[in-house]
Amino acid sequence: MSTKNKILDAADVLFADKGFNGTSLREITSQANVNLAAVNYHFGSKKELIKAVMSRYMDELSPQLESALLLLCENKIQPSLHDVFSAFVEPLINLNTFKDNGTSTFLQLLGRGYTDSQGFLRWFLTTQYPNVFTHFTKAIKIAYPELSAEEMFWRLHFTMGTIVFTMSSTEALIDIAQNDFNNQLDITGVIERVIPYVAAGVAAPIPVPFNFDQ
Amino acid sequence: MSTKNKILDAADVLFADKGFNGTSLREITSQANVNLAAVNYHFGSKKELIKAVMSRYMDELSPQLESALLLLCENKIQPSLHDVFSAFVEPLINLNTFKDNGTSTFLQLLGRGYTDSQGFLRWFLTTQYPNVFTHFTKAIKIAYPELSAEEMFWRLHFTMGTIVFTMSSTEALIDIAQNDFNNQLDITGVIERVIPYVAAGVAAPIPVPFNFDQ
DNA sequence: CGTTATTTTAAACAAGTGTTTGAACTTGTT
DNA sequence: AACAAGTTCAAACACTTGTTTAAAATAACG
Repeated sequence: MSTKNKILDAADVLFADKGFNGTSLREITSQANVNLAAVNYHFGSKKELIKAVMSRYMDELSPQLESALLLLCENKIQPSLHDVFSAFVEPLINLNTFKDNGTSTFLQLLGRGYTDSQGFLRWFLTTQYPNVFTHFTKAIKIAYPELSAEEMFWRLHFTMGTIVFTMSSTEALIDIAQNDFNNQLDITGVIERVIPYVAAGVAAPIPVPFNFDQ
Repeated sequence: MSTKNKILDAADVLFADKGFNGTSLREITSQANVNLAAVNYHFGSKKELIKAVMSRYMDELSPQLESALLLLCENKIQPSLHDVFSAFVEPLINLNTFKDNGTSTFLQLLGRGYTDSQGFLRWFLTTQYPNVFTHFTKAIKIAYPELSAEEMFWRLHFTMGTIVFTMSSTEALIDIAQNDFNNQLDITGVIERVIPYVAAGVAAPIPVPFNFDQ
């Protein structure tokens, strides 16, 4: 296996677990059994390594995601919100065949990207993979046309928060759940549980506008 | 104003903005116009400072939260989920009178506590302020008795994620919303919008297990 | 073979981290 | 006033960080 891939494999697990800021290059390189200087030789900088880690997942994921969402949009029967969110499941689960624990690692990385690094990763994703976002909002609009653009904006943000935040601390929670409820659970189980939640959240009745003294 | 408070005031804003790991003691002390050594003199260590920052908010918040939730539990008529989540609004908004931008700062700190610091803050909060959690889950159980303990555990975590994540990036989002939808909005407006979302999420129908093998 | 490229290596670098020190300065008490 | 306790301060400490360097080892190719 190439040095480059050894670094990527070690980096994404550590990044997912301890965050981008919380993981040093020395941890990564010693875990990968390569020399410290190898990161800067092959990637240029730590920031570029972070991008490379995310790109490796996104390049695998985004085509599947786009086509799954496009399929929903072009379908003759109107999809439900549950359908829209379910469209994410298969592509995400497929990351497990792409790399061991790929699904949960990627989702954790996504969460880290939002909280660490002061938003530069969000910028990177939205500019580098814009189609995922546009297709997604289009599908939601078909599934729930009554929702105003503004209300949708907020609910999608809430949803993003739910997913990202949940996944970034999933491992610890799975342990707790196992202790307290004696229920073996993995990442698919969590995804299965979060979809009804976000679908119901987005589908929530539109709140009656406040009485602005017009 | 005492050195101790000058440090706390500078620390919580910086911690909220850049995370616990992302903020150095030198940033804090220079922002507070005190000597670097003052942190270790007054608080002992950075970790203890983090605890002190959180305690200052929690000591103000938790009594109000507990009594508001207790009131719901002891009420004769069964509260709705919307009622339960609404019980958080007033105590949270009151943090704004406690300190400038207290509400949003505190919620951001909460979010940081979950992602930075590998869960030690979660442990700190649940062991130091357990009543908030027990009263909350009790109220939820009254409002939605059909929900199993395990399902509730997950949905409350999802809710935590929604709130915390939303609030930690609310400032930027309020700007976007204002530009795109020309709608004046503040933290109260966001809270009003998030409550229907989380209430509907928690109230979602109990899912039937997914079959990925098919 | 020999001669370039490419890659790996140990060592050093400059900058930043939390923490400690011991002397200087305030403050409070008698 | 004088002594003690509490507080501030500049400086240093020991350690970690990402990055660079220049020599050594390996690979590629004529």
